[in-house]
Amino acid sequence: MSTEHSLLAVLSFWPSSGYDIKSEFEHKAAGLYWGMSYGSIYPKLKKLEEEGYVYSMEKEENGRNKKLYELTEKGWQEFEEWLCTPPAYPAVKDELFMKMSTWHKDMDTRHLISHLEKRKRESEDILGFVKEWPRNGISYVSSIGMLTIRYAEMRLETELRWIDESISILKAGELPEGQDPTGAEKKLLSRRRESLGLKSEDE
Amino acid sequence: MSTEHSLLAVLSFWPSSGYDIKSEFEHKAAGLYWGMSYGSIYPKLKKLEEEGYVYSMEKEENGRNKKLYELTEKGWQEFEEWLCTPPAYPAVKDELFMKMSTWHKDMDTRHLISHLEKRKRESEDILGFVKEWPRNGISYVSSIGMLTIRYAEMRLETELRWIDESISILKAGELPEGQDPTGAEKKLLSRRRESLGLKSEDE
DNA sequence: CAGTTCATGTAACTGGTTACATGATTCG
DNA sequence: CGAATCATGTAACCAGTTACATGAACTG
Repeated sequence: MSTEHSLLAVLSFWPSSGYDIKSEFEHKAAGLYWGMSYGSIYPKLKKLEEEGYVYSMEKEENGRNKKLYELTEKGWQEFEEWLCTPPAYPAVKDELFMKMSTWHKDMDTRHLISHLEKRKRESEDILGFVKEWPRNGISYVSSIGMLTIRYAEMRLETELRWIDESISILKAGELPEGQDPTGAEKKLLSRRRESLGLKSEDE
Repeated sequence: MSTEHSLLAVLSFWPSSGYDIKSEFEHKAAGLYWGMSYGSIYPKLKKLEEEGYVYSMEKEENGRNKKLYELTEKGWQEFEEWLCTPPAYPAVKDELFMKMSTWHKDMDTRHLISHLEKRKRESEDILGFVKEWPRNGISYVSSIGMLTIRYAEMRLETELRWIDESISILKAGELPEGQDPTGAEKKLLSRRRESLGLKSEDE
């Protein structure tokens, strides 16, 4: 359900076309916490119109014909009701952390380090954008919107600090001590070695 | 594809049943960055077995019959190749931020504040678990796994700091200035008022 | 005038969840 | 002895993406 709602949310700023909405999600604020493809957007807009949450109008905008969607009264009401319902806790799916937390002791950490370096570059990019964007003199950002941008900044800065920390720990080989009350690690490593036909320590 | 891989990842620690894996994702480390339901787990395990990445064995464990899955050589190889491929940047979908960034100026912020308070409680819970878990004397956490836990800690602490900050800003009504070069906000607010049939400022 | 961007859409596919079915065992 | 938990599985459903189809306008 909340995909439809996030469409209403985008439309609450100003009437937009499907194409506009996609680009909104691509390089704007909304994109930081949500995303959607054309294959979702157009059918959903159609559905929302049939159900009376939005209406559409053809409009010429700099020589191009666009189909703009605008909220109806019902649409505004639905949108604001949605705003007032408690949001679900986000389900995080991050392959980097999934991989990192299963990186076993005698695996080569060079690849892991390069994953971290890649993430660092990507997050720096986004951070750059996030810092500049509310001051670019073009985009509309509400006062409350500024708070969410502030969060994105803090989150990314924290992540980057952690990445740097982790890279240097990995490079120096000064890993913290884990927890292994049952001696699981020894078994794990030998299961791996046996399966892969390795002798002693891995290269 | 990477759902299958995260199954291999879980199995890399020790042979497990479908049920074990589910609970692993529910209250353990893996659950912080990934999740999966029975309806995925069992069919995938079956498929992975057919393709030769894992094999299964019936085993009695404290009076209960379990079907444990274990990695084959092919399974280990596939798992470690996957570990070495660069992870995709995570797509964040967080309803709280989606809602917050579309919260318009003349909407009542009481609900928003209660959303933030709810998120605070939830994140505090998780933080408590994250802090205690690598010292609970039960679970296995590798040295590198400790780093990812450290990240979860830092992220949650940052989030909580931001939440407190934001709640007090909202309560005091001392919102930062936004950016509105084209006067979009005035139009937005009047579009809303007209649609909803409101007169002047909202209650 | 060829290639890119703007613009709208659909159909096939994928990847997952929800709900259901089933049964053994343990706990209060 | 009834409820909860352990344990495995399937079928129906749903929500999304990818790839495709199409065409106008603008750009070099």
